[in-house]
Amino acid sequence: MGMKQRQESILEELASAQELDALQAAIENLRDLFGADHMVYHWVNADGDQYGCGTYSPEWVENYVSQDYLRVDPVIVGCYQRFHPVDWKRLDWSSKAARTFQKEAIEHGVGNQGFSVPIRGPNGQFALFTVSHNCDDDTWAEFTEKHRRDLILIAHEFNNKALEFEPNRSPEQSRALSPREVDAMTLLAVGYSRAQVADTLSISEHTLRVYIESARFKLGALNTTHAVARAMSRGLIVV
Amino acid sequence: MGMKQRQESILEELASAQELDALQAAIENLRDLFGADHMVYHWVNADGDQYGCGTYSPEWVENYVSQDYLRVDPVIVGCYQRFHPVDWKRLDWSSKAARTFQKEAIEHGVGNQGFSVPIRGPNGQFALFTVSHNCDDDTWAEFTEKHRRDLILIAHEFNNKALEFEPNRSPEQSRALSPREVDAMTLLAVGYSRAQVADTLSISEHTLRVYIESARFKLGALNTTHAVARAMSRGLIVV
DNA sequence: TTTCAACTCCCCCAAAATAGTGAGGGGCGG
DNA sequence: CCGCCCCTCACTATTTTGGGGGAGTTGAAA
Repeated sequence: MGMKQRQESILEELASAQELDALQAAIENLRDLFGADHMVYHWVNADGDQYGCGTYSPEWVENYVSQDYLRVDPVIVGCYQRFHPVDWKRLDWSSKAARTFQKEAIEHGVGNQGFSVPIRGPNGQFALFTVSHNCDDDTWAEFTEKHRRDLILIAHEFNNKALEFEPNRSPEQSRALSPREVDAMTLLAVGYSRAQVADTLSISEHTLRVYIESARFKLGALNTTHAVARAMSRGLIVV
Repeated sequence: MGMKQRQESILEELASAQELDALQAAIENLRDLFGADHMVYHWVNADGDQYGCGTYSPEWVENYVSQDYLRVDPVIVGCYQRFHPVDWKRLDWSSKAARTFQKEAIEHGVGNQGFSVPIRGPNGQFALFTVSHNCDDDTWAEFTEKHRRDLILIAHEFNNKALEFEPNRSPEQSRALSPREVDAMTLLAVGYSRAQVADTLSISEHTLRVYIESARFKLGALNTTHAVARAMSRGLIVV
C-alpha cells in the first residue's frame, strides 16, 4: 500500500471513529507514516478548555502545562497571530524566556525543527497541528515543502473530529446575541462609554443597559469587559 | 496539461501575485477549471471591512449588499457556527426570510446547489469559499465528494493571500505589554474585577491600577474594556 | 391565538472604575 | 553613570457601572 493510500485509510478511520481515543491512535500512525519524530494536535477554546494528543513524552507535556509554557511558547504566540502554516525557524525566538523554553524543549526530545498549522473554529476555538523533527535545515525544508498540503488537510481533519467531541456545545452558551446586543457589544469594544453607545444608537442609556445586561447573561459574563471579551473570542462581534 | 497541474499552476500564480486583482483572476480560472457555474471567495473582519471576489453577476452582488443579506443568508449564518465545509442542502432554509432569499438567489443564476468552506483567521477574521452550480443532487454529491480536499486547500490559499492585503496592520503597533500588564489584561478578560485581579496577583489594587492604565496607554485604549478588546484582537493575550 | 423574544422607556442607590496627583527601589543597555 | 522601563504602594474626588425594581409595543413563530 502506497503512502497516499495509507494516509487516506488512516484519515478515513479517524473520520468514522466514535471516541476521542481515535485521535491519539491516528496521530501515532501518521507520525510513523511521515517518519517524523513527533506529531501533536492541540486545541484551546474561549473558556480555557483544552485538549491535546500527540507523541511528545509525558514528562514534557506535564512540564509544559505545569510551567504554563502556553504563554511563553513562541509557536503558540506566533501562530495565534497568523493564518498560514509556519516553520518554527521563522518565529521570534529572541526573548530570554523563549530561549530557555527552546533549550528545555530540545532536551526533552522535541526536535530542533518544527512546522505548525494554526486552525480556528467557531466560538474562538484555536488549534495547532504540529510536526517536529530532528534534522538539518535542508532536509526539513524539503520535508515541509513536500508535505505542506497534506499537513493542512490532516490538521483540518483532526480539528473537525476534535470539535465533534467538544463538550462546550450547549445551545445555552452559544446562543447568538440579538442585533442590538451585537451593536452594544461592538461599540463597547471600540471604547465607547455607555452614554456614548446610547447616543450612537439613538436610544436611552437605560435601554442600552438592558441590552448589555441581557448580553452579559447570554454570554455567562460577570461584567461588561468579560462580556465583550467573550463576544469577541466567540466571534459574535468583529472588532 | 492535466487538471491537477493546471490547478497547481493557477495556485502558484496566485501565491506569487502582488495585487489583489490576482484573486479575481484566479477564481475565474478555477471556476472554469472545475466546470462549476460560480466560485466565490468572501471575507469579513475588523471594522466591518469586507472583500469579495468571484463570478456572481454584479447585480446579484449589489442586491446582496444593499439588502444586507449577510444577516439572512443561511450559508453565512450556518457556516459561521461550523468548522467543516458544508453542502447548502444541509443548512436550515426553513425561515421565511431564508426562503425568499433562496428564491431570489436562484433567479440571479446562483445555482440550486452549493458547497461552502468556512475559514477563519486571526482577529476574528472570517471568510467563505463557495462553489455553486445548477444540477441534480446526485451529480452534485459526486462533484463535492471528488473535489472536497482540493476546495479546502484552495480556500486556504485564497485566505492566505487575502490576508496579505488586509489593511489592518497598524503602523503604530505599539510595544508589547509587560508581563504584569499581560496578567492584568488576561484576568480582566475572564471577568475578574479589579479587586479580584489585585488579589489574584497578590498586589495592591493601587498597583494594579497602574498596570491597567499603562496598558491602556500603550494600547491607545479609552477604557479598560477597550484595552482588553485591543489586547485580544492583537493577540497579546490568550483567552 | 397565544406566546415569546426583541426593543423601547423610567426610577433609585450602592459599588466599582477612572482621573488627578504623588513616591521609591531594581534592573538593564548605551 | 544615567536614562528608561518595570514593579510596588498611597490619597481624594468624580464619573461610570451594576443590581433591583417596572411597563409598554411590535413582530414573528408555535
